[in-house]
Amino acid sequence: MNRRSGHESRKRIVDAAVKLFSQSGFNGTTMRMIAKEAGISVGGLYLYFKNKEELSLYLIKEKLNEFYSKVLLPLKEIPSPSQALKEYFTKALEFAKENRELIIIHAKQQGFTFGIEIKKEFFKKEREILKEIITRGIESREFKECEPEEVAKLLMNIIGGYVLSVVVEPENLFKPEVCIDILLKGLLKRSNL
Amino acid sequence: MNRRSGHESRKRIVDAAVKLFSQSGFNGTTMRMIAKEAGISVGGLYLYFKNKEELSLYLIKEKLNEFYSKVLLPLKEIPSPSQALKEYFTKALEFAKENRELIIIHAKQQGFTFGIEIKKEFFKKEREILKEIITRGIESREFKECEPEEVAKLLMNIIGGYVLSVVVEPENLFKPEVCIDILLKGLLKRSNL
Amino acid sequence: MNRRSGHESRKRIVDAAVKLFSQSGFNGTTMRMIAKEAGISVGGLYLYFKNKEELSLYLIKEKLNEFYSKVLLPLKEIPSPSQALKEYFTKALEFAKENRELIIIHAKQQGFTFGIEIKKEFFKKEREILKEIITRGIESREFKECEPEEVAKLLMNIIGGYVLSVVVEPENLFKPEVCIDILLKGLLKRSNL
Amino acid sequence: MNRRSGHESRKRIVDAAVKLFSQSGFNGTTMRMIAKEAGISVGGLYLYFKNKEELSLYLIKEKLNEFYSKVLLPLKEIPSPSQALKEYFTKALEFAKENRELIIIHAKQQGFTFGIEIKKEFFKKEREILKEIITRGIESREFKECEPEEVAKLLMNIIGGYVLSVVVEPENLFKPEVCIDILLKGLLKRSNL
DNA sequence: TATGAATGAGGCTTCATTCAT
DNA sequence: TATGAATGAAGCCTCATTCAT
Repeated sequence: MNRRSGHESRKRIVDAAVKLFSQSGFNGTTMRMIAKEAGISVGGLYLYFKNKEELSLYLIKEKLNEFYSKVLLPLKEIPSPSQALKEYFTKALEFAKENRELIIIHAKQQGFTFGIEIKKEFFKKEREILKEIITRGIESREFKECEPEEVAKLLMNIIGGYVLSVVVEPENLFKPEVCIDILLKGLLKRSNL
Repeated sequence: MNRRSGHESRKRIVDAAVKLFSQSGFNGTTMRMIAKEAGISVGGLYLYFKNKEELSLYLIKEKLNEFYSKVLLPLKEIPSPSQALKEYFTKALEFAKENRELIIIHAKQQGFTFGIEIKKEFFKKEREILKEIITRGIESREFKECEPEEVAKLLMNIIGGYVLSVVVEPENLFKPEVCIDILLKGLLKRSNL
Repeated sequence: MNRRSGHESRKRIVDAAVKLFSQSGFNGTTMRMIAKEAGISVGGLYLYFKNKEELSLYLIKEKLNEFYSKVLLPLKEIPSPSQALKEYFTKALEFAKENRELIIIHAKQQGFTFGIEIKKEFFKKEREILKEIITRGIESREFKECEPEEVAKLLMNIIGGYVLSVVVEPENLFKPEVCIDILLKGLLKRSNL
Repeated sequence: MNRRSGHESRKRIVDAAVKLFSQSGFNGTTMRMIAKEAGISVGGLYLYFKNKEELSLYLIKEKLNEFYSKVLLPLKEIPSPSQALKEYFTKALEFAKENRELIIIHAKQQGFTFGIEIKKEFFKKEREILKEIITRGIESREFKECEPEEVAKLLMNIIGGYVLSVVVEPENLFKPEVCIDILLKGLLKRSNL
């Protein structure tokens, strides 16, 4: 019998699951496969995760939280709205690129639809943060008059598009600078050009 | 025994499959469910489609072709580049909204990744068409200097983001006009503003 | 609609069935395959044969009858017992070699066990004929004293072995002359050597 | 849940399979039937055998090996060629009679044709052993001049015929002594008679 | 005599989960 | 905390046979 700390075992399972889910999708990955990859018995899996679904959900939640604390939260500290948006794009796209495996898991898990409640909540917070930045930009006359809510949505959709391309067609990934440039030059007031 | 024309039966199957796949995903839909919904026997399904995968692939191909002939091809007839882009966005986003069910099928079928060969080919053609429009715009000095390839990618990613939102969070869908406005005001040369 | 004489259609079906059954066995051959090979509709098959089993049975009966009339019956006309046995072996083995396809059908159809009633009846007749030849040989002092029944069985078993080899391992087929030679030299009285 | 040793379970499956396959043939036996007879769950079957075919193949291989070590190998230890042949027939026919069930499995499994590669290899070894015995017999002048290869084939075909009768018509089984007698009296040189 | 779409029972196989050890 | 044999429901697919035309 293999003796390991609980923490160690848990990590092994998570790593194995990330690898396999992203390779073969949720349905294409069996619990036996995960157990084998993690070097743990099938039964052992169930000591750490109630079932397969819960394991998958855990992976998703974990990544969402990381994104929130690494990308979104720091945005609040940036005084310049345009600077904040640049930062948002740079960081978010980079994050997507670096976490390809996990994004694929999101994708293959019911087409990004798994854990939808959690995700919606998350998106709402993201939207709020962006809205606030844009509103600040309008107030400071950096940005032209526009509907902050709509623009926030657009920005998030662009990130979404990027995420989708990461999964489906990496060759179609655009350069962040190009995106930011086009977006900003349109958002900035004529007098600022 | 129920006598129907082959065409009729095929259509029933396709309709049932669209409905069920979008509701419950590929794995969540059983052949028995499809047969029942289509009012056909299980064996009958296999008279028209070799297997479940082929049926799903058919739905996807069919929609891709429709998009190509309804949205992309007509773009070539529009002389004004900016007008063409407007048209592209309007039509593409509308198409996405109207075909929610089928998009969900794409999504749930291996996270947009099923039938990837066909899709990549399709995206390539789409990118070419957009690139051509942008190049024309640059040449006619309507658009500012930029990398047509990169911009084409960005545009497609935005559509992609919209498509993703259709699946994941319809509340996050942006207004096409806002998008076009921001995009164009940035693309157009300063002197055109 | 294809108009053919009933006889013609029946023959086509039989030929197709022989070919396919010997190639793929009874279970490996579907009615659709037979229909296609025969150039007839699936439904058409059932106009000539009640079901798949009956079709297979027909093939078997037909060949058994042919063997009886071509090989066994003529034996009765041969006055010399040893000559009759030679003839039996020569003809029977030749027949087996020439009808490989059909023998394979017998084999694959429940391991020679299909249509067992008919076959047993047939074997009984064959045994009787052989027994009679041997008895005659003993009476005429050509053959040494022996149990005709047992010897008849042995002879038939040798043919059976040959038949089996036709199916399983054609390289293992023995030369008829060798067989006859060994058998006869043993059966003949010492004084005849 | 029923706890058994792996060995125990495997044996139960094999025994059940032998019984059912010989009763109902390969296609006539379902995995559910085997599971039930073995007192094991359907899924359990697949813990020990990859699939139905593999299970059947196992039974065949196993018996072939047993025959080799119990019947063929000991032949090499017998100095007298005629004694060796007697032994071969006695043992082989006895073996066939005792393993009726398994022979029927061979028969019903594609008409003795399943696992053909393995079988051919086996037959080759058998033929070699017999050929060697006969050659020895010729050299020691016990047997008359003849082609050892052909005679070996004949002998094997006789066993084959017996095997076939075991399956098809047990009433047609000959007495081993009769067979040996006829065969040997012919093989032995006149001077030995 | 001929067609072939339709039927549906039933086979093989997979796999998440359990539980005795 | 760990094991892995065992479970059994459920999925995909096949195919002999029928019957309206």
